[in-house]
Amino acid sequence: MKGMNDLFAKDLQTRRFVCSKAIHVFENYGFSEIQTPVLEELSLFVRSVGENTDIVSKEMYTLEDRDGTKICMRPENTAGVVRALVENNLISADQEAKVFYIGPMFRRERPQKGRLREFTQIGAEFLGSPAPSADIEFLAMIHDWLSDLPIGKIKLVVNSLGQPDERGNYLTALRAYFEPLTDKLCADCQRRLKTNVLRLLDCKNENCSKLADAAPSIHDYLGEESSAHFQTVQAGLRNLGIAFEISNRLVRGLDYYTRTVFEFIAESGLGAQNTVAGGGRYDGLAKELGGPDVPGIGMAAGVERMVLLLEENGYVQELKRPDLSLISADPAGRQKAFDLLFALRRKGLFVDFDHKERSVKSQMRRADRLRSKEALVLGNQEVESGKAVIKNLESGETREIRLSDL
RNA sequence: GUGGGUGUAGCUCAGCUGGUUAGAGCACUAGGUUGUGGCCCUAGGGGUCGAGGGUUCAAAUCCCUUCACUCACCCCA
Repeated sequence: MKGMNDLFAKDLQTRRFVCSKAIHVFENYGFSEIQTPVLEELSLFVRSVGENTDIVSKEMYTLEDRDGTKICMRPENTAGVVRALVENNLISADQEAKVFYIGPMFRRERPQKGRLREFTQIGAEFLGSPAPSADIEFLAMIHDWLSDLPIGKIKLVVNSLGQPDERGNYLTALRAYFEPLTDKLCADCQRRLKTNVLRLLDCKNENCSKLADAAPSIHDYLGEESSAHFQTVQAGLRNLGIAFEISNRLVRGLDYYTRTVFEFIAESGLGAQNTVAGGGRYDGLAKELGGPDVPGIGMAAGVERMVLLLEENGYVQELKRPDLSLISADPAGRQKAFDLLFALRRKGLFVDFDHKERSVKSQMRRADRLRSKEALVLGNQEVESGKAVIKNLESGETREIRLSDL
């Protein structure tokens, strides 16, 4: 399947490394794991992510269940997690929830570097606190996780999108600004003007970019509370020594975001898709999904992108190597080796055995290729005497042992 | 959905102004005397040259179509 990969030990080891680091940090911050279904009702995403977003309007894998319900493969997981928390009564006005998840997401896009149709996200959701300190804690958690990984320089960019009404006013102002300039905009932006004005702000076209420079800034449309919230978040980050940039052009493609939004961006190694983690506050989402009016903040990180970064930065996860290779020189030794194979494995050792009846030399080569730590050659002599020689394949040293001592 | 690039042994690629049995490095297999790896040496196995069609006396090499992979746009993790 296009954009959906088969993964092997080498890839999976690195993923496991990324995930284990995340789990460790997230749990220290008080988050606990949650898992929700890959399939959800289509309407869930229409209501939360937004009907007119690219994700919902053209990137979802949808199907009809046998009873006629429209369902889909989840394109992201915030909606599903909030739905799960609401349905299980795990959030209320005075009960907070801190959860994280790891799982596959699906979006039908053209694959490219750092973009797949089936990809894995590590995400976290923190519901129940409207306080800017929650934002700070949340950002610090992601920062701590990422800075613990050898993935090169990561830049944190933050912005505030305000409350829905504030953003609404801003969008109106933005449209009013760009509309007279329509014929000066690139074709994409002329379309964006109608569908997604915010996107106009980070168009790569030079002309558009210039025009965008003089466009109104969201920051002038934030109310007192939103503004203060944003300022407090910034001060908190500074206080923690977490470097960040403010960008009034940072836009996120999902409708549910309010106030603080952020992206952690890789400075090199990822090509065009360089956002490694992104997220923001979504104060109205729980209510929108039929739950209590509880604010929240969340984020999602792309595991495959992080794996790419680790590889670019020279990280290589070593495959597991055998503790011992059993090598046979003749039928008697072979039988003994085969017996020992299971006895030793049952003691918890990683032991290798060659099922091809080959020369000792060939078997030794295999042991070397597998990077076995030690090799033990068994034949008539050893079976009869009960003594054998174990060779350390790193140092070349040998030592004599009694077979009964194994 | 749009645009660019690439498709030759398991891997990385050379060959591509058309011409005898398609190559290299690495990997793999077996040997280098009697039961011991890594280095080195020798030999060997392995390829419908992505697929289909066309041009030609002759195509991996030219043309068309198609598929796959890849990068980028859109957008996003």
